[in-house]
Parts: sequence; structure tokens; C-alpha cells
Amino acid sequence: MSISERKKKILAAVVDEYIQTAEPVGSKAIAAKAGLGCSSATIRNELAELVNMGYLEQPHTSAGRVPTPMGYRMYVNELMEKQKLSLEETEEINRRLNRRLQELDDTISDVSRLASQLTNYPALALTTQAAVTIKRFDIIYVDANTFIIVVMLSNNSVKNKLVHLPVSVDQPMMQRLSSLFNSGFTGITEDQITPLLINSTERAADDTMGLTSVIAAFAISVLSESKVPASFISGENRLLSQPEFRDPDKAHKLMGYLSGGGYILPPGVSMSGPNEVKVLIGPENVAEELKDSSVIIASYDAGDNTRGIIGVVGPTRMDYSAVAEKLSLLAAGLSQRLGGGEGPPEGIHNKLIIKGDISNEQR
Amino acid sequence: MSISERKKKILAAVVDEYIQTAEPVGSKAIAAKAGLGCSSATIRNELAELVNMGYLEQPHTSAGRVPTPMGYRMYVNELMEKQKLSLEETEEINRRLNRRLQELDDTISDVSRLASQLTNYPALALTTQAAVTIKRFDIIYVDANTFIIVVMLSNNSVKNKLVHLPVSVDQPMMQRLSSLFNSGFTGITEDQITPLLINSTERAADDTMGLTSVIAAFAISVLSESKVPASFISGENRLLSQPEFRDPDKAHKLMGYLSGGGYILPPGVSMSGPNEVKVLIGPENVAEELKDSSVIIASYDAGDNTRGIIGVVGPTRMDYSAVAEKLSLLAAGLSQRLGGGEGPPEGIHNKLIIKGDISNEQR
DNA sequence: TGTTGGCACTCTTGCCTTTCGAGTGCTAAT
DNA sequence: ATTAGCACTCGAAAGGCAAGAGTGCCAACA
Repeated sequence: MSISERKKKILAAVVDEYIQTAEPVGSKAIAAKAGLGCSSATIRNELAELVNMGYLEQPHTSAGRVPTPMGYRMYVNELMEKQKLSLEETEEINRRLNRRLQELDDTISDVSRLASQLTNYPALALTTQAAVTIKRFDIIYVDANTFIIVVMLSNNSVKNKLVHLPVSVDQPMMQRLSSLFNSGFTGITEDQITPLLINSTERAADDTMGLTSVIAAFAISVLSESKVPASFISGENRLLSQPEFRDPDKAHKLMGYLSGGGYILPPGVSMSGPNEVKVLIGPENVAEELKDSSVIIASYDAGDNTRGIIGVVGPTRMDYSAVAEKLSLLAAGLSQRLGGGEGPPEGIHNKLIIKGDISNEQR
Repeated sequence: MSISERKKKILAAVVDEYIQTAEPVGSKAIAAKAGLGCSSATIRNELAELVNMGYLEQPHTSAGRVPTPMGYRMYVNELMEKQKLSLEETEEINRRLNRRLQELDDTISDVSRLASQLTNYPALALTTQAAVTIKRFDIIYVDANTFIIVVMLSNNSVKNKLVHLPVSVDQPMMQRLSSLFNSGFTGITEDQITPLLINSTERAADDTMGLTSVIAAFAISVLSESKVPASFISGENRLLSQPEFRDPDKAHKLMGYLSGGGYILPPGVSMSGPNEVKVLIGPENVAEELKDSSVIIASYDAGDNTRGIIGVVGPTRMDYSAVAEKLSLLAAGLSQRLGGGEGPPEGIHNKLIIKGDISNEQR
């Protein structure tokens, strides 16, 4: 059975209204608001059918209607009108993006903070990384007992470590190690750093003090750290301003899950393209803790096969349209700045593509 | 008028009990618990006097007693018995401390996370820095359009930046710049980097492409960033498990203040020595938002005049003894690992020194 | 057949009253 | 100085009542 045009309008009105007020919305309110020229009684009939069809529900017999996850899904997929961001908001996003572009890890925390401030929901940013290799290896001699290891990774981030030694090392030795590592340890992934490789390097450098293994250990740790997705969450406290989280227990549970670095993206579901926004509504989330929250995710291209993700978490009654638009803009901006340079031209005005529910089962 | 021995015992019992239960404690409960052989009626008399003296108050006439800030102060200064941490807890702290010791900024987030987990309160860590200078300056040539700036600071942290250029630069130029910066920009503070200095360096390097100013800008930004205290907070959500923050508005206000990087340490009050724990009870805090919370602070020596601070925030009814002990241990461990090496020997068993209220006005 | 006004019905919310009990303060006895 | 006893106070929980919002349904109507 297909859904009539008027039903769609009514459904949209219900969702819109509910998103704003957080209170069950009644037939009268809709009659007054939505510009369709019919009376509350008519609306009531329609509403009853929408309930039957599963798009709406009522908390109790004599209350207004509230959208079901399925209702939200319909709203997100077909009904909601794209929110036009004001020029100021667009400006603001770009301005802030331009400000800081340090190493990636730093950016990630900034990104999540920014997303959170912009949307007024808790936001979390993370990067998923393809295999990373070392592009360059340098060892800087500071003094006889101190040196700095600097590695540049294939994703263009640079890591360093200061090493203090209990013994003295001379500069030629450092030089030797530096060039050996630069030739032997670049372009390979973590699991290609074998004991064999380390041993041969050690011998070649004539290193009897175990320096080689210290340096190799750093290489390994850098590579393995880059492999686990870095994640950063901020603005958890904004949850508390949402009426649905006035119950401290509920809020606590969700916040605990989030600060625990809880995973947002359902496993096995990858973001297919950049500039695509994905919406996960209530029970569509896999994590038990998110079953009655919604998640909006955008992904961006951080260069060198690195994919970044920005996500925002809120109650199912969240402002999908505005948030999706903002995230999309943010992601596009990041892609442009971090990505391989093949991004869109200066003025960011991407199209907003919203990807629907993956599994079409609605339980 | 001095306070009798028995009154002290009773006061201690009230505080202890209230810390556990979060409910006003009555005369009967005390008579049962505290081992002093007298009946509830006697206790009532004493309680009435303690109220008069300002150590206790009652929410309403027919309720039990609750400690006032002044009562807590007395408790913290004289009454509370040092909590013995179990061996496991001590182990746990040390084990975790040993795990990660990367660059300072990284540690700071770990430290706050650790403190929060340990105490089950929101915790925040920050470093206050004396003037930082650059100790070493290196420029690594990657290719004609790319180089890496590496600076080592006087506090032994190392910062780097990858620079992409629109124009080509040859290696000798980089070399030249590297050694010029290494001699001219080391050992000086941010405000000693004058346009004059930059200009003369530029001329000496024969740099016509503005490289010098890019590099100098990085030096300035690193130095100025090191100057503002880095701070990191975690575990805000733990507030919600405290009954006094069941009111979402209250919780939201405080959490907002905290995540805003709100300052904890009253201005002008410096931690005098390491291994010293400071307790600020309710109205003793300067920030309006903290007026009915308590803050426990410990400071540690992070080497090179850098002082780190760990703080924990909770309701006035917080477990002062346990938290103070844990923070003290944590701070001592950090001092030992980060500090100038003149710390205490391996086994950490520091004395717990609790510093009292600074201004002795109790309003 | 779709739409509308009207009306009875339902269920929540807020408010008031009552009851219950924990805890106090006071007094008189030890 | 301590204690037992007792009347008193006050908040928290439980019940009851009225108001209001919103529905469902029916009968009338275009």
C-alpha cells in the first residue's frame, strides 16, 4: 500500500513539530501549522492510519503522536527539506577549518570539538587507516646520550621521540643508523619489520649497544599506533540539554558508552564515498546503548587511503536536516584540505547525499 | 571555645556516614556506629552544639545533620584518618604509569584519564609552564618542495611540522637555514623573536622566498603554545553517578564549566611543593560554578620548571581521604618519572601532606 | 466518498490532603 | 552529666480530585 501525498505532508509536519517541541503532537497543531486546508478531524483520520502503517505511535490513548524509527526513516529519506545553512554558518565552518591544520591527531580532536559546537550534540571523530608505511627516517644527534628519532609516515604525519641513553654514542654511529634505517625501514608495513631485518641492521651498523632495537621498537609502535583508528569525542555534556536525557541514568549510560570510545559505525558497513552522509536511527544501530539514539555520520578523505569519520550522536528526535548539512559541509572542507588535492574547488558547496538504511529490515 | 574530644569523634562519624550514604545522619545511627558508649540523647545534645558552632546543619528541623563546608574543613584538616590504599591499588597506579611515557601532551590526557578512573570522579590535568625556550632546531630536507621542522624545547618535548612549499628549495639552503636557526633561535623566549632577528637571519641565509618567516612563525607558535597551560579533562560523565547531580541542570552547568577548560586552581594560589595535596571545599572555590563542589588538587614536578597539576572534582560530600591518597600517589609517581631524577627512590610511599584552606576566613 | 463538527471517553498532569515515620527538643529522673 | 520518655515537627510517599488535552467515533454534509 502506497502512502498518499497528504499523508507525507502530515508525517513531515509531525516530525518537524516533534523535533522542535519534544512533545507528542496533536491533530490540532498540525491543522494549524501545515498549510493543507483541512480540519483537525480529517487529520485525525489520517493520523490513525499513519499509526496503523507504523510511521507513528502514541504514548497512550489520549496523547498526541510521536514518530517511530520507521517514521523518522521515511522523513530522512524522502520528506525532509534540505536545510539551507546561513552564510554565517558556512563562513564559520570554513574559518575554523582554516585555523588549525597541524598533524592529523591534533586535527581529529579539533574536528570533533568543532562538530560538537556546531551541532550542539556530542560529536566524535575518528580515522580509519589503510596500511601505513614509513616514508622517511631521520635520527638527530643531540648529545652523546640523547637523540631524536623523526619518522615521516606515508600519510604525511610526522612522529618523533626523544631518547635518552644510559651510555654514550658517537655521531658517526648515529649517522650510520640513520641512513641504514632510511633505506631499510621505509616503505614497509609493520609486519614486515622482522627480527631478521632488525638483526641484519644491527650488524651492518656495528651496533653493540642495542640502539637498533630501540629505534626499531619506535618504528613498530608508530606504525601500530597508526593502524588502530584514533578517535576523539567531545561535547558529551551537551546530551544533558536534551529533554530525553533528563533521566540521569539514561544519560550516564550513553555517556559512559561514548567516552569509552564506543564504536559508532556498525562493523562491516563502510562509508562508500566521501561527501556522503549516513543516518542511523534508533534500533538501526548495532550497539545496545545506541538503540534509542540516532547517529549521523559523514566521512572525509584524509589523503593516502586514510578515511576520516565525523559522527554526531543525539536522541532519535534530532534535527537531522541541519546536522546532516553541517556535517556534510565539514567533511567536504576536510577532504579538500587534507585529501590528495583532487577535491572540489575553493568555494565549498557540495551536494548533500544522504544514504539510507543499509539493511532494509525494520524489525 | 575549643572543641571537645567527643565532639570531634561525633563530627567525624557524621562526615564519614554522610560521605557514604549521602543522606542526613541521625543521632541513632551515630550512637550505633561510633564506639563511644553513650546514648542517642547525649549525641543529640552534642549535635545541637555542633550545629551552633557551625560545623553541621540540618536541612529542616526534623531531619538528621549534614556537614557544612566548615565541618568538612575540620574533617579534612584534623579528623579524617589516612586511608590505606590496598596493595593492588598501589600496584595498579604504578603499572599504569609505567606503561606510557610519551611526550608530555600525550601523558597529560592519560594522566587525567587515569586519575578519573582511579577516583571515579571527573579529573583534570594541566601543566603550568615557566618560560620555555628552544634547545635545538633542525630542518630535515625531504624533497625540493617539502621539509620538516623539528624543534626540541627546554622542557625536553619535541615538536615537528611538515611544510609543503609552492616553490623549490635546494638542500644547501636548508642546511644554511638549519644552522642559522640552531644558533640564533635557541635559548630565547618567544618575545625575543623580534622582526629584527628574523630579518637578519633572512639576509644571512640569502633567503628570498620567505622561508625564514615560515620557520620563525613555527618557532613562535610552538613557544606560545607551550606557554598556555595545556589542560585535559576526562570522566565528566562520572558526575552523573553522584546523587547530588541527579538534577540534570546542575550537572549540565558544572560539566559545561569543566569541559570549557574552566580553571580549577584559584588564581594567585600556587602549589608550594610537590607531593602536597590541596583541598578546596565548596565555597572556598573561586569559580561560581564550583561553589558547591569540592576540588582536590595534587601537583607534580614535570622537569625543567614545569609543574603539572592533577585535580579531581566532586560534590562536597566526596571521599576526601581516599581521593587525596590516590592523587598524592599518582603525583609522586609522575614526579619521579618526569622530574629531574632527584625524586624519591623506587618504591613510592610518600607522606601525604594535606594543605589547609588558604584564607582562613570561613564566612 | 471524503470531509467536518460535535461529543463522549481516556488518560496524564498538577494539586491538594492525608498519613506515616524518622528525627528532634525538652523535661524529668538517675 | 547522662539518659529515658514523650510530644512535636516536617518531609516524603500515597491517595484522590479536577482540569485539560487529545482521541475515536458518529452523524451530517458536499
